[in-house]
Amino acid sequence: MKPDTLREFKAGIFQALAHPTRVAIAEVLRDGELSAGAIFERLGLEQANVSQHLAVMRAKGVVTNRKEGNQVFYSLRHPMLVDVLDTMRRYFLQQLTEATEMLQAITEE
Amino acid sequence: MKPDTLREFKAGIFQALAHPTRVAIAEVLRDGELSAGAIFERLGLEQANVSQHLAVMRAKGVVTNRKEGNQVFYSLRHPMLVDVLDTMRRYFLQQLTEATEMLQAITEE
DNA sequence: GAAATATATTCGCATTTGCGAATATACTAA
DNA sequence: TTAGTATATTCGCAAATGCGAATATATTTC
Repeated sequence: MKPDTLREFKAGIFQALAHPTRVAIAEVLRDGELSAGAIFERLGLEQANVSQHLAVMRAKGVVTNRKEGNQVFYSLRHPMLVDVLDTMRRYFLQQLTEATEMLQAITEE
Repeated sequence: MKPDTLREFKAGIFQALAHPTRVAIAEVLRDGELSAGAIFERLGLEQANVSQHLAVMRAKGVVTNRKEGNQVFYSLRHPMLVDVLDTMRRYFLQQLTEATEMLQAITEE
């Protein structure tokens, strides 16, 4: 295996998620597949815009799509991404809590 | 908390790692801080190039830097990133293994 | 086949990114 | 104070990205 292969895989995934809208798409897909329409309705964004972001995610391989009749259903290809997002959420909230407590301790003096 | 705050936090971190070189920098820092010079030597890249990537990571807050005399030492600000990278590595290798086994099963028929 | 629906692609344009080359800044040593 | 070393910033430029508007492509329904 070329030494950079794994790094490129990781960087590709990070790039696929390197935009708030695409993070939002990934989060909305965490519990299973959704149609493109359902996604952009939930996010309240332009249809074309969401479709472009989905194209980026497709290109990087982080989502799969399945065509059914009139519509296209998307889902996360790598379930581990749910874990990654959760890890980040927990960490973020923990940092927030610590910061809040520290602030409280200081202002209570 | 504004509902998008967490998403922007996540997207910012992903963006900070959305390049193979920056993933490489993060990996090289997983066991502790290193000077800028040590980083670009290990990676075998241009000094200016690494410095620019470090600037991106600094701007997104994924690394901290400490100045000591002549040099600047960098470290990961969020230890959870090590977990994230490990999760991705395990997943990648597992996928590889499965693909290999499937290929083997097919060619053995 | 014509209208309607769901999704994707293209276009024009402004912004951002990445690179190497060159230059700047800060610290150390002589 | 002059060199040398370590790191950062700027420059010029090509490529990539993000957006809304417009257009295209399937698919369904009538």
